[in-house]
Amino acid sequence: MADPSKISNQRHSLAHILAYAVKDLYKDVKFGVGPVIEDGFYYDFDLKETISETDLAKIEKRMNEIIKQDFPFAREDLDIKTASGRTKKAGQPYKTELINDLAKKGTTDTKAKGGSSEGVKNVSFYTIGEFEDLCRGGHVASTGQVGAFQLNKVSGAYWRGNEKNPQMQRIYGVAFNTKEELKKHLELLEEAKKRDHRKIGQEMDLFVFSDLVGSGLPMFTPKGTILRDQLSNFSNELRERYGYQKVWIPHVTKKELYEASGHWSKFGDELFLVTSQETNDEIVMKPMNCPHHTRIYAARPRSYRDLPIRYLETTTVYRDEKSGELVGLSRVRSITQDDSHVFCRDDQIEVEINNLLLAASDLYKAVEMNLKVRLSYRDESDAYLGDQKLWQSAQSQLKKAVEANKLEFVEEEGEAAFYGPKIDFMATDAIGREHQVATVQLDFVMPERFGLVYTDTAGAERRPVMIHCALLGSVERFLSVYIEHTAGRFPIWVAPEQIRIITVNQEDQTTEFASGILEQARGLKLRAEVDNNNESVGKKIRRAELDKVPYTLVIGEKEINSNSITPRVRKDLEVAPDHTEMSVENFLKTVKNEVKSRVQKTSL
RNA sequence: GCCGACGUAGCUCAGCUGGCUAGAGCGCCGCUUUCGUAAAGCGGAGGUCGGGAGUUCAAGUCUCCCCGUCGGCUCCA
Repeated sequence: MADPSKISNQRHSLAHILAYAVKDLYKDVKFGVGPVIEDGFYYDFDLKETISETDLAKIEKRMNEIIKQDFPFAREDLDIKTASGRTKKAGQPYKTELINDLAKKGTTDTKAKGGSSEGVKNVSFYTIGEFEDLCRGGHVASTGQVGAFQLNKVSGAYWRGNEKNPQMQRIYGVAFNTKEELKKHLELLEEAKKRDHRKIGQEMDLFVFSDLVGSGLPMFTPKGTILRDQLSNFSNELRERYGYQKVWIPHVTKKELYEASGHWSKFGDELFLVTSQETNDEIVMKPMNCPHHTRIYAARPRSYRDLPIRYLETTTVYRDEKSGELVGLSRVRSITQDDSHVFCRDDQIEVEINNLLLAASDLYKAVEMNLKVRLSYRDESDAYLGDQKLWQSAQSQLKKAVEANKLEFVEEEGEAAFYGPKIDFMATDAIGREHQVATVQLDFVMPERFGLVYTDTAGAERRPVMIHCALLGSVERFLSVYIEHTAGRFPIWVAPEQIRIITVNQEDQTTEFASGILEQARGLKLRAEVDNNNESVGKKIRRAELDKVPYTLVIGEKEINSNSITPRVRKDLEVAPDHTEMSVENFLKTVKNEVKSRVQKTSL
């Protein structure tokens, strides 16, 4: 087994070698930091010339020369004063700043909490060949021992992650102990590229963008809309089992709604403002749905007998993300949430959470993704609103429900929202990547802000608790994950086109037989198409394969005479390679059942 | 928003250092063919080279502005 710290030492050493190479190749380099990251390392540089991706080969070449010379990593310990004198003299202001921070706070972490840690008295430097760098250590013995690496991208990055600081040039590399591991990693990236939802979305005609509509505002084609509907209908169906009711709200509101909820200042410039030409109202596009939903709750008096009240709505919210952050369907400005809000009593939390966990488990089982959850609790600080006791009780109810559902979970203190504890769901996709999807959040604050009440058994006014939940999270984000998870090979119930009927020739009886099947299929609400193009059968089969249609029926003389078909089944759906001849009626009935029960494999 | 790369037909892309009527494959349309489980043959249409301004005898190619896309901007000696 590989020593886990070895790879980290290798990556860290590579960061030094990268810096050494850059120092050799460019003038006046000011060095930032060069840490180890997942799968590799990076180093930040401040230099006059711009490095672009085409320069990486040159830098790599220099790095390999340094590696070949097998310089030992030599450590030297200096007191703070000597150290900062040395970096100052060397013209390295960033390093000097780091040393000063170490002297004061004992850490360079800009986000480090509290001021309790003491400053350090000594720091260390590491030297390889002609290159010396401030460094805590964690290196291989010499540059020859760094394993396999590849520089893979450059980017701008602000000094210490703060956009007020100068922007530096960051060079990233991936690194592994052996060439084989590196190759495997690069292959995984290759596979991820093939599955990229933007590519598949284009190839399979699922969604489009338009310069005229704007960035981050996807539009869905008929096929893509089927995906949306199948998934969000399923999500809704799972909650309707537990008494959730659909509601509907407009997509705009007066800004007063968010002044009341407290979101006005919080959302800031992410809000889309709308000008009314008829009134003086200041209108905004909704960035969330809960405030609207509280208005429905508050529209009439509620009794303890009415609770829980459960609202459900798949609806789009609008958030003006920073333009550089938009990515395909995973980061958009029109976000459709499969949102729900429960208004309940304190003692009903556990049951409600339990129902949502059951719904989430069912959903992710159907899409074949493994679920993990993270329970986010409050810590001892006073950054949280709401009654302490209520928090304690709610947190233990969350945990009980998670345990009862046998979900794999982690607990994290201090990660809760200021208004309540929450459960985040992580789903693992087919190539092992984790994605944050669903979320369940308790909210003690919004009922307070909006003065929501119900009348209890004694006739007194009581405050309900709100539970926010989205099972898919956002339909767009979920689709981006799901398209990559399936690589576009959707299960039968989701597939935009379920059955492709291919004609062998264009003779009347063939065409009629094919359209007869089409009619029957559509009568059963199955999504079928006929390919009656004047092309070879081979070509039409090929097209059906590329379109990833689950079932293909080839119709010719044989089928017409025997009044039966032998379905061609998409490879990933079949359990056995042999498919038997059957009547059209039987075939369609079976498919109908498979759709209804949302199977993952076919019995055909 | 910032740094970098990029934007040529519906799609994927070629077009070197500015120089004839801007190309290819797939797709689309037409004709021939009537075909049995991953690509039949022939022909045709389709582009104000993302938009605007400028430099030049000449701009897809160079400069500037705008729009859009992509990789990053969280990983802390």
